[in-house]
Amino acid sequence: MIENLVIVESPAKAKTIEKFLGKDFRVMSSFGHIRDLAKKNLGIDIKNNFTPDYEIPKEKAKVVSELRKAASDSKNIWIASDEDREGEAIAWHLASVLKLDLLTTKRIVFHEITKEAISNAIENPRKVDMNLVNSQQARRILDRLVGFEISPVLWKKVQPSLSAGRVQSVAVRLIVEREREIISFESESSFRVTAVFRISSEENAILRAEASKRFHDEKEALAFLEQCNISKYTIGNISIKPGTRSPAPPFTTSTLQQEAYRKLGFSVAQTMAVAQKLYEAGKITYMRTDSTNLSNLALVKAREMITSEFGENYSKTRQFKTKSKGAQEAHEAIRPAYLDNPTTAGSQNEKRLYELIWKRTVASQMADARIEKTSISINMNNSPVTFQANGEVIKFDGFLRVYSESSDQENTDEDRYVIPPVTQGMPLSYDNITATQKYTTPPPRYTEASLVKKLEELGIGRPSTYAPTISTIQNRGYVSREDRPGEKRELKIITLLDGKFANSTKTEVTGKEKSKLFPQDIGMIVNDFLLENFSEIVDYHFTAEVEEQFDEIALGNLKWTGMIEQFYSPFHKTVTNTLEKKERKTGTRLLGNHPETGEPITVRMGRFGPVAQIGDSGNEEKPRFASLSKNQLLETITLEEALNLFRLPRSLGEYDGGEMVVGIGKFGPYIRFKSKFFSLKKGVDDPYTVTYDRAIEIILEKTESDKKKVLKDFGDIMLLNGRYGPYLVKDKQNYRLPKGTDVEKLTKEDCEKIIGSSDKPKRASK
DNA sequence: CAGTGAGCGAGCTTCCGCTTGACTT
Repeated sequence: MIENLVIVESPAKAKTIEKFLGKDFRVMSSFGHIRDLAKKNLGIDIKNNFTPDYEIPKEKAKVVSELRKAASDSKNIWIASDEDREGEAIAWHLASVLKLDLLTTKRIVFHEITKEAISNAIENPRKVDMNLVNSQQARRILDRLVGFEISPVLWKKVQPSLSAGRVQSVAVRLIVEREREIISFESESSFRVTAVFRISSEENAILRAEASKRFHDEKEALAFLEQCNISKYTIGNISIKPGTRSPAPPFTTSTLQQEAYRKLGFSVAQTMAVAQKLYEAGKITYMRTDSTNLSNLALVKAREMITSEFGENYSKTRQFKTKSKGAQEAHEAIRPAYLDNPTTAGSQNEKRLYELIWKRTVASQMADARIEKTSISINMNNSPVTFQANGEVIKFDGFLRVYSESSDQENTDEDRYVIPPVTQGMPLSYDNITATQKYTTPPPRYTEASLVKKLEELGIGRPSTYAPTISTIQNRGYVSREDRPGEKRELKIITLLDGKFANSTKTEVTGKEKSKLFPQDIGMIVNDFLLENFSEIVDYHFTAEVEEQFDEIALGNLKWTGMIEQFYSPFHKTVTNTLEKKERKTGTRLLGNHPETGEPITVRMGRFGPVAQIGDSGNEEKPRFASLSKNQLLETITLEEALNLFRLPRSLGEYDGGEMVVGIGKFGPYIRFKSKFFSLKKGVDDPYTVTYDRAIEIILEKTESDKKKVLKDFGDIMLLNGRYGPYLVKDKQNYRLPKGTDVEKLTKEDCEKIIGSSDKPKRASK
């Protein structure tokens, strides 16, 4: 029997701590929460003062029984769940489930996993803090009430299987509102004038500068250039200002997700999966944290390492204050477990993420960079407009030697360069001056990472939920992560060179998007429905306001049942009222009338997605339907675009005893021929104009390439050559060949055996 | 893979936050 049992949340943490504590201690993990509100029904007895009905989820039964057994074998039990609201609740649930006395149960906490911190914690146990536990219960119950009362309203009034919640609904709202800003954005253009000046005294010295004013149109720009042509230029004010730049704080979950996206192109989920691997291998500290705090040990190590590697002047020990709203700081910042290792073994992605974490951590403990900003104005003798030249010189690189944070904005400015030495009053002449048309751009769409950043700023969601929330809103179909090719746009350019004016154009691509979050019709409809009926819940401040009350509960100033009651009674009234009085919401829009028949053309959310409709259902003539294509929104589709949808599917005529029909399906334009599908070539063929002859060509091409794909044809079973090598197909199910199968000698009987022995689980249909 | 848009009704869906595997591709 081991006398002491310590229970922590994470198994990786358990392993580390066990090493520190020695053989008198057994350390086990609860794997997070072990109890939750009942899965079925509401799990809350509202009439009985919101009494929660807790149960142990199926997947936790094993952990709990092991903990029970260990607990009954131990003399002392130490509950070392995290030091935050959720951790305290875990401690309380553990105590209840393990039948421990709350008055004597030893609750311990540590913020960093070092021998000192742990021994210190063991020597200073406290009791479970019931106020903190109650604030967690209030949080849990509020979220359940909101989610489980509003979601069914959506099933009735919008569509089945939808969901709403305190966090996800605000995330969707952000994306929908941003899209509407983009839709209503009107781009304006102006002309920006840049110049290259020569300093007469020095052969090769040039000065790049930009005019202090932008010009509305081409005419104004040209008029200004004409003035420029005959102007005399002199150097005006010169200002040289020293400045510093400081490193960013060490990573939290949110900032790690942002930087991994910007620098490595990782999705939020991918970042977390890779970080989890590094954590389990003991290479980094815990990856779900809102704290920028580093342990003292890490600070000392960093100082040593930086001093020996870069010199003492590069070291500056810093402790960062966590500024994110609602931070609970149960963990350290994300940092390498051993700062001595700038790199690590593992997969390519593990290496890259580790190095990013290492650089960020080390840079955070390095000296400021010192820079010198030079700003020079150049005066004209015939215009009040001035030209400004800005330059920047790094005098001491400091932390920049290791790492600098990326920004969400694209870099449009020219490379920084060193400004030549000039003095006030010095005459200049222009080498060339260019007026370039510039368009204003709408606010950017959210990426997964920038959405996490925004949610964190609003104090909505927690490090452990950012990635799952983003998955949820995509799984529900509210938003989707997509690329868009963008459109070409011509920019006018006027150049002044040697007293001559020249016009030219340059094309730029606008609206190109990569991995951005786009709202879908159903997301916009649900969002509008929630805003109309549950504006309080989707208010950007709702979480912050309830958090204040949770804090009061945690301090013992407020009773959790009272707080929930205050929230629930008006909320529930709204729910009932909405169910009784509000109409179904379908997002219907009348686009106009059919140019020939005069029938109304509408679009709305149908049973199978967004649909356009010609005619009413009440009339003798049956209405006709056509699905909207991808990238079209109910909100923005035009009458013309809707009418276009009805031009497909269209018949191209007979060929070889079958009809060829062109249409657009889920996966793009296709030709259906003898109940087989042939995709049109992207960027080459257009379903509206594709010809009879071209269709035959496409069909023959595909048939030819399919022949190569079939290695053996046994009738109902086929052996095909796929991306990953040969595989079997029967009844539209694919089967893998066992390793070492001799494809040449494979008979039909062999194939049946393989298929029979494969225990393919039934795939859940979406 | 690529269609579907009549209506009824049974039975299901759903939240947020802690933790990892257990899955398939």
